[in-house]
Amino acid sequence: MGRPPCCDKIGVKKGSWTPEEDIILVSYVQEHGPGNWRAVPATTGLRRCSKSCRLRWTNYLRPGIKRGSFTLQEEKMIIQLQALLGNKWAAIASYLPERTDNDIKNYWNTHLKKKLKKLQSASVIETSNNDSKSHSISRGQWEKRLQDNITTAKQALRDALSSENTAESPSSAAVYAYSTENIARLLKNWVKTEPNESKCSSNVSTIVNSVCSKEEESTGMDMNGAFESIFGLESLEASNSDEFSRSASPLVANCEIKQEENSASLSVLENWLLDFEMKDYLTDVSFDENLV
DNA sequence: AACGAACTCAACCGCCCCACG
DNA sequence: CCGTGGGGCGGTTGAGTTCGT
Repeated sequence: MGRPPCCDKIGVKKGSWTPEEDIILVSYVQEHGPGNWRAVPATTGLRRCSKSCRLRWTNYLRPGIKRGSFTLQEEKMIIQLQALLGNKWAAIASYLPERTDNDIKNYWNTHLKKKLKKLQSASVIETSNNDSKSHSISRGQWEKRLQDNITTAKQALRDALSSENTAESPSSAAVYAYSTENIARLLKNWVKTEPNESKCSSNVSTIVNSVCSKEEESTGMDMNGAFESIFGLESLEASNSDEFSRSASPLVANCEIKQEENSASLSVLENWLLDFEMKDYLTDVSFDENLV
C-alpha cells in the first residue's frame, strides 16, 4: 500500500548537513543547475535523499537568502499575507524573496502567533470599549477594496519580478559566489564559534530595542505595549493608515538600510501591504480558527 | 553552578499536484 | 484516460540553545 519511499532508505544519511556535503551539493548545482534532484545522490555520491538535497538547497544554500531577525516590515507583510492566503507559506515566501517558506513558517509558529494572540486580546478589550464604532466599513466595501488591492499587488509583483529577471539575472558564477558565502559562513561556525560574534541581526535588534526602550521611556509602556504600538495596534484607534505608517517609518527605514537593491523594486507591493489597513483584518478576518 | 523548562529552527515525513509516456 | 514518478508543500519532530529558578 502507498507510495514507495522517494529513495532507498538503506544507507541514506539523516540529520544535520556537514560543510563537506554542502560543498558537494553546491558544486553539483553550479554544474548542473537546481533540479533533477533524484540524480544528485547518484551523481555526487552524497548519501542523502533527493528531497533532502532539494530542501537543503532551497532553505539554506540557495543564493540570496537573508538570515537573521525579521524586520517589522517583514512581520507586517507575513501577517497580512497570512490573513489573506492562509498557511500557504510558499505563496507568502514568494512575496518575500529573501526568505524561505520554512523560515516564514517557523517564524509564524514561534513568534507571530503569540504576538497576534496578544494583539487579539488587546483588540477585544479595545472593541468592548468602543463597541459601537468598531467596523468603519461594510464587508461589501471591504471585499471590493480587497479585490482591487490584490489586483494591484499582483501587477506590482509581476513588474518587480520581470525587472529583476532582465536587470539582474545572475550568472552561474554569481550564483556560486552567493553559495560559497553561505558555506564560508558555515565553515566559520563549524571550525570555531567565535565569542561575541557579530550577527547579521544585531543591527536590527539594536534598532528595535532602542525604539522599544524609547517608547517605554516616553510612554511608560512595557515592551509588549511598545511593540504593539509600533506594530500598528494603535491603528485601532487611529482612523487612517498614514498615521500608522508615520509611526513605523523611522524604524522601517533603519531596518532597510542593508537590504539588497532588488528589494527596492518590490516597493510598490510593500507599500500596498503597508497601506492595507490591518485593523480591518484584525477585526474581520484574521482572528479565527487560523490562529488557534 | 546545576538543572529543568521553554524556545528555536533545520530537517524529515507524507500527502498532493502535475508533467509525461 | 490512466498510471507513474519527481518535485513541491505544509505539518511535525527533535537536537541544540537559551532562559529562569
